[in-house]
Amino acid sequence: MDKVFSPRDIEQRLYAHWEANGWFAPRGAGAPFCIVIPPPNVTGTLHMGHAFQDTIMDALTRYHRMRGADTLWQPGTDHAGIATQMVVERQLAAEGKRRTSMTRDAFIERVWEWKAHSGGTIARQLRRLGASVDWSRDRFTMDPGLSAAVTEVFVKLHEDGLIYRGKRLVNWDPVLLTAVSDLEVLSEEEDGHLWHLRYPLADGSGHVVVATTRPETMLGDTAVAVHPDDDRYRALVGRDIALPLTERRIPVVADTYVDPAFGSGCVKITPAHDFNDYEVGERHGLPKLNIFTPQASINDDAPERFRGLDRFEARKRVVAELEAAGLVERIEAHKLKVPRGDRTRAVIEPYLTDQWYVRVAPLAQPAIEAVERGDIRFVPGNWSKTYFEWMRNIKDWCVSRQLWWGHRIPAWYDAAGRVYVGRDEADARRRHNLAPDLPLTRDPDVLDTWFSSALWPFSTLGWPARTPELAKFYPTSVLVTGFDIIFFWVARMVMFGLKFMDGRPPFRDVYIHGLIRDGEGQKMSKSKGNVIDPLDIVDGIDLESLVAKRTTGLMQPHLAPAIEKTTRRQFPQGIEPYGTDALRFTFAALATQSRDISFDLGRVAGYRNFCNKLWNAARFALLMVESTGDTGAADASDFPIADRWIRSRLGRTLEAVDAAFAEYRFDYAATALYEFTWYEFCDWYLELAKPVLQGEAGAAAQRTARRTLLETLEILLRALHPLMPFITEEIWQRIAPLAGRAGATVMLAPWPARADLPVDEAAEAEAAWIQRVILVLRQVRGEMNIAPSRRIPVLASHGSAGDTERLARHGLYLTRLAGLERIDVLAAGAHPPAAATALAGDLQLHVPMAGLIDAGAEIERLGKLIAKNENELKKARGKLANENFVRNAPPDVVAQERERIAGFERDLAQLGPQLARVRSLLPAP
RNA sequence: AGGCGCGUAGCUCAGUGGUAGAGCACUUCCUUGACAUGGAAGUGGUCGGUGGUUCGAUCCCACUCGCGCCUACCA
Repeated sequence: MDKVFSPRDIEQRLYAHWEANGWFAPRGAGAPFCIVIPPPNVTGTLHMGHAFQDTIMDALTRYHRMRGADTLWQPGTDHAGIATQMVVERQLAAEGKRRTSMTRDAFIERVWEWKAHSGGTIARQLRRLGASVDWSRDRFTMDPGLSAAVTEVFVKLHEDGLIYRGKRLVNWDPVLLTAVSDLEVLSEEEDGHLWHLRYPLADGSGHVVVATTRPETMLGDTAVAVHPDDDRYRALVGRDIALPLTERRIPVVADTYVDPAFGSGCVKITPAHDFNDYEVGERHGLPKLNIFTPQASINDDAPERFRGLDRFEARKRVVAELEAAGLVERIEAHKLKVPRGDRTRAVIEPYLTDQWYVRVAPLAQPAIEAVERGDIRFVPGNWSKTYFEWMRNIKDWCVSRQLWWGHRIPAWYDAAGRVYVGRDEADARRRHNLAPDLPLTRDPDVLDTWFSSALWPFSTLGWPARTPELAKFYPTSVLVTGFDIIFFWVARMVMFGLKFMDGRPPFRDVYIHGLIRDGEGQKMSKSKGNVIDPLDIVDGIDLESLVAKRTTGLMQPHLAPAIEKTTRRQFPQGIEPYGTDALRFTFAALATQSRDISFDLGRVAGYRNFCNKLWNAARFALLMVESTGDTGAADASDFPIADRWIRSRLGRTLEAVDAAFAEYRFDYAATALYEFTWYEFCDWYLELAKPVLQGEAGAAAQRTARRTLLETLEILLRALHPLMPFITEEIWQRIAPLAGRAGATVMLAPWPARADLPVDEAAEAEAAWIQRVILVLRQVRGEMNIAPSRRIPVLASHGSAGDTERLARHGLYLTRLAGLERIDVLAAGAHPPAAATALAGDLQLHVPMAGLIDAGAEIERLGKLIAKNENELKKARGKLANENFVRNAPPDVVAQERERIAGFERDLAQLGPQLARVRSLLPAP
């Protein structure tokens, strides 16, 4: 083995080997365990959030697979209607072409070409992360099977009256020329103006003042509203306004929607261009006058001179004309929330169109109950509140999109505009008894991508066909996802799952993980220029490439210099290659229940070092075995103390890891494994085992030590495998045969059984004594700055019979690990020489000062120790002096406090005289 | 406006009604035959503030300050 672990050499080779052997597929036996991957956008690339999520899913999958479950991690991608169409349209634009100048079929052909060309990126990246998904079952939302599922669901929902078509206000993206859902609109506060306009009464008896942030919409006003109880305007209700710039008269209506305290108390009502005004209009039977084209310029229903103007041009023109007419009372600066499309950033218009809607209230009720009943469990549990909050205020879901790329709505219209829904045109004719020659045209719209995503847990398993996979793996075991798509996706999957799978939810647990942010807590985004490609952490990247990556393809190119500067400051050396295992272990360690996770490259470096530590522990084990060539079995009935101890500790570690996986605490699992590996296995066990392995305790003990070394390392590798698949496999291939474990791969080896490694209290107590003695001696060495290579003599005194016996028994360990020249027991009654003294209970360990220790330093050290003990003693005594404490606290807490006091008193009784002795060595001042 | 969350070591974060923890950073010593991506020792925190409950509060409760997210929004 190389001296340093280099992931680059092994990862891709091992993954290819696993995949070629078909080891990711379900094995057909055992309890089913299934996760469906949240389908990433087929044209996208893997970001840190994906990598985090995939690490968690892979850890769960590998863990349950090793535990013998019949395990399926179902992969796939979604077609991302809007995003993909935009990408391809941009490509066309670069060629000087437009979508609208080609046929729909030709365009869709282009999209498929693009998918074939770049759709594999995500899959390649997933492989690099070690994701053990069953590639043979890879699915895409536009596959024929999944498309059939979409049609089936649409038709059934329509049959049940849960899908309807209606003319409503929708969020309209005037760039994409499609409706988008509420969830795809981001409202952010921006600087704008509030225009206060004078609207004259039709009879010339005065005017009212209305305020607006969008003056151009006044062309579509069909009323002015006041509050019914507002005395100022009561007399105006029912009278007419002469709407400026138009020839129209509009009524004054009374509606409680108006807040009399805001502004003038008069509100212009534009039912076709404002959601609130729409409601007011419905209540008062007002006409809905649409004044915009789909591109949001003024249409032919507005006065002629405004027609064709873009909405923002029209705004200027309207304001100018009103000002000229003296109808602008004032203009004030105003902050307002501007709705923008999450893809285009274009200002979204409420726009009156025909759309398809899912009536969600009847679907939401069972979905709420499923979580209330506990059929579905959110982890952490608090997220159920977010889910309930949204579910209980849910609105109908606009599912039609005016795009070409996506699942086309299975609805046909006759010449009169009557609509017929069916699985295909023939089915539609059959269902509605239409003549074969009746001309029908298909609805041009497609469905929201989330509509197909909502079917994912059962469509990927073969629904509507009743496949064996569906029978076995539905409901799936756990959904792993981020809180940002609880509304978009989780809620909708629950609704559709319950509806179409006989009331059975799509998953048992929903594990919600945090959002990966950069090292400074900022959300990672291309426009901020702070994204990190997870594979750049795996493979490393030089500074120039990183800068180039972050500054090309920006939506706002003017940000490039700032991004470059920050990048150069934060990564002056670029990013080192850390390997997949280190990255994965970092994700696991960061997977706390926190909502935000700041990603710190320093952590990755730390876990890269951890990989190297493990690598070198294995290297040591192999060296030990190779040097003697003897791997034969030893007598397990007589394990020496270090062996018994490490087995016991490993058993406790497995217990902690099992508990951690059961509650989705990957941070606990990572910490338990890290601490065991480094602090117990490497720091203590290997060091204790060294002299034995090197033959200093005889051949039998050597054989036994070798056996424990190989066995515990082999078990540890299995326990680490779900989090660090590559390094564990690479080492396991070499260690397992020596440890007597057969098998082609660690990924199919059984998960280590906790019961094989029972707790050994006696061994742990014995080891604790050894560690304590070594530790206090090292403290003396450390604080006295004694070079590690310097062997020191030690004299022991005041020890119990047990101490003396242990000193004799463990002399080898103590000598090696504390760097001793010799350790002798001082004869009873004899006085130790001038020495620095370490305490281990009653046992005193004297390090003669001659030539080694500076009396002043020892005085300082003792002084600190005494002060610390006195401080704790004082606190503990204070507690016990309080009779309420003694009376009310649990007896074991009181007893523990008494023990602590005894310990402090004992140490102080020893330290005080020792300090006096050392002081007496110094010349009098 | 409503909902949720956060504030613990210089930084990033765990945590518990009973002696405050980790990684990184920092200080000192050490290239000893697994590993300098290493070893040994060490420094560092009135757990945001105030009050309450309790024998005891970093933890539970109330209020408060600061920060963040989500949802709905007044023209």
